[in-house]
Amino acid sequence: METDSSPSNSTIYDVAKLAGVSIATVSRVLNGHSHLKDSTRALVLQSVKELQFVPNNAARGLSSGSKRVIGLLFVRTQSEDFLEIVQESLLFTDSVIRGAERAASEQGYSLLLGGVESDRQAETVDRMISMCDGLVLLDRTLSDREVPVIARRVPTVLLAGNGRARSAFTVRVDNAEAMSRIAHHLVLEHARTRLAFLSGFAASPDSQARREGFVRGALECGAVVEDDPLWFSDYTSSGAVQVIERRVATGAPLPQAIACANDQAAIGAIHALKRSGLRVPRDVAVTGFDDISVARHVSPTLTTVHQPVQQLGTTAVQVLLQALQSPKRTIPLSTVLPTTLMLRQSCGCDQ
Amino acid sequence: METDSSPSNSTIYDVAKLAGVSIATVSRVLNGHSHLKDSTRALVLQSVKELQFVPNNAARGLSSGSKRVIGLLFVRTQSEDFLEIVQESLLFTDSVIRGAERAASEQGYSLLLGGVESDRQAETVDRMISMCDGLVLLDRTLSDREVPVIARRVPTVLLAGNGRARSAFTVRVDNAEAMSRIAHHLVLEHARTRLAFLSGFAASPDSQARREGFVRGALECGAVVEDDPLWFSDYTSSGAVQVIERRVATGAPLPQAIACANDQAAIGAIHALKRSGLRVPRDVAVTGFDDISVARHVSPTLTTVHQPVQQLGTTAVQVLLQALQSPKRTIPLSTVLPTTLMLRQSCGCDQ
DNA sequence: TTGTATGCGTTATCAT
DNA sequence: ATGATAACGCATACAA
Repeated sequence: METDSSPSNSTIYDVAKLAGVSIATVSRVLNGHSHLKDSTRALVLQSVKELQFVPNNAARGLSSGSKRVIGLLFVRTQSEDFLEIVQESLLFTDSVIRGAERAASEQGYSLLLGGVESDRQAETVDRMISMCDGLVLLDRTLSDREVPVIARRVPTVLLAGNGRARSAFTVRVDNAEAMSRIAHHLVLEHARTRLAFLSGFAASPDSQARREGFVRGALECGAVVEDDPLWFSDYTSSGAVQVIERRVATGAPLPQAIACANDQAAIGAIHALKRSGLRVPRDVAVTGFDDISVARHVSPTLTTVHQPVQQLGTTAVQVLLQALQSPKRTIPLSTVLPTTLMLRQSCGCDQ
Repeated sequence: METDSSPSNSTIYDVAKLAGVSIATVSRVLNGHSHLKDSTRALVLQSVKELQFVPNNAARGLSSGSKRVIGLLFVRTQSEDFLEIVQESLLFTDSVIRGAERAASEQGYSLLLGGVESDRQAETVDRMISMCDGLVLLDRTLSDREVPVIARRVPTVLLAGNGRARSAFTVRVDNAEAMSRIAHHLVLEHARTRLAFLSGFAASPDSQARREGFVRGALECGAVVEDDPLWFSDYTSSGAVQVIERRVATGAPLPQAIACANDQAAIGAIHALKRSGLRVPRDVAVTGFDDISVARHVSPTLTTVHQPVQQLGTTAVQVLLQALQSPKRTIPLSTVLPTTLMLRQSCGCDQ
């Protein structure tokens, strides 16, 4: 049922006819085969240009088995964030997308986007699988149980996580190590010994690794980290506000420093602390993770961990394409990219 | 049992065999046809689940003519984020991408990304055409001459064009109307009657429309707008600084308000005015356009025009899908989205 | 209600 | 060096 009212493109048959050769020859020219007479090649290319011929990618994929598309699955949030400032900032996912698109394009691949909403997860995942040669999964897109199932069906790279997954390739930064450095800094440079870690989703491998590293670093310096379910949140600014409000309401003295699982949460936390009449960093130091672009514009400027976000996307795609193109070669299961500690005002530095 | 390590997915034939029906029946079940016995439908669905069957989208596209993919073409800058301008243009594009992806997903379509670099433009465009049912072109991705050529080959929506293109659908905001409102505000609320408009590139349709709207709005209120080539600049902060410096050097009394073609220019203008010992907004009010994220962080906070960026992406896709799904129905060639006046300190509000 | 057979536009395997 | 022709996996017109 072709409602083909408008731009019906020409096919390889049209080109062949115009050039007076067979479709096989046209195909060979298009795919850069050798053993072709220069004159016929020129003839074919001339016809291609004349007809504005572009190969039908669906047919190509069907025939060759390679669609030259890689898919990026990310979490699409349903609700808007109440802090416009965060909403408008260049977010993690956006940068990853940019990096991934660039890397894919460099190899002649295209990037297909798949925003996952919880209630239509299966539908989106299936659609992506059917359209892509391989997938990149951002953190929290799929549950730990589902990842192996997907990875068995299509080559998969996990972006983020702790690197322990054995079912798929992983590209990540060393979350734990970075947070350990933050803990050391807060204790040794700013003499904060009563600490807290504001977690992202409890199920997020990134958040888990960050928490684990922070706690370990703190203990190494003889500091303590509050251990209360209250500190588990959801990566959002509003979630962080709630945590702080509830914590303040307990009446107990606040920790001297709060490390947050990401920048959004940190910004929310600072907001809530200020509203409670507390000074940041004087009364409570706050740190983030990601180094989103607004981190240096908020007041106080945010001490955080810079991730090479675009490069995460780029690397994920490169790993995936390697796995796709040379399935036999052994590729490291886990790739770790370096982070940079950005010391700004919110920890007490750079006043 | 046997573990199929290589992701070779099953086909409609496998499902048919397992269910004991023909592939036509399987296809019908998958595509929600009626006139199917409930028992057979159940049988097929059971087999689908058992085999984890996902239809091959390439085959589907080949057969049906619809790939259920729409493409988004945008300018991919070569250099990374060392220029603020680049950074902000990233934000715009990213938000559009988000909006577009959401709208596509809601209709069961996927969004394919195509970052265009000047030196490989044709390659990228051809790839996108071959893979997509329709395209969304961001402003400045392709030259005015090329757009009609593309639009003739595949349904196309122009995002943020000037609205005059007759070759493709256009989705944009009403620049002129927004600037007219700014003029009204400056005159009626802040009693500024001697005004100026700091233009972007003289050739920019956006800038032209904004200037035209501002002048019209001012005249409607009995105010005057300085008419001097001096006020034509280039959208940049440094360009705006130069304009202000030259204007101050003339010795003539400055206008009471300066509306700028975009936020970057406004920020530069404020900077230069302050350096000349003038107070903003007290001596000279300044306004911008775009509402970039730093607009609310500069001092004074910047009065400007907010564009619904995500919605631009959403709407572009919706228009495209309508054109795709009902080619016969007449669809407005141009869709205009509303802007919001963001009244902050630089015009004299919100002190 | 269901099955059979054909076509979609390529690539790739044979031939020649 | 080039030409026939068979897949590729699905949707659908036509039969039954």
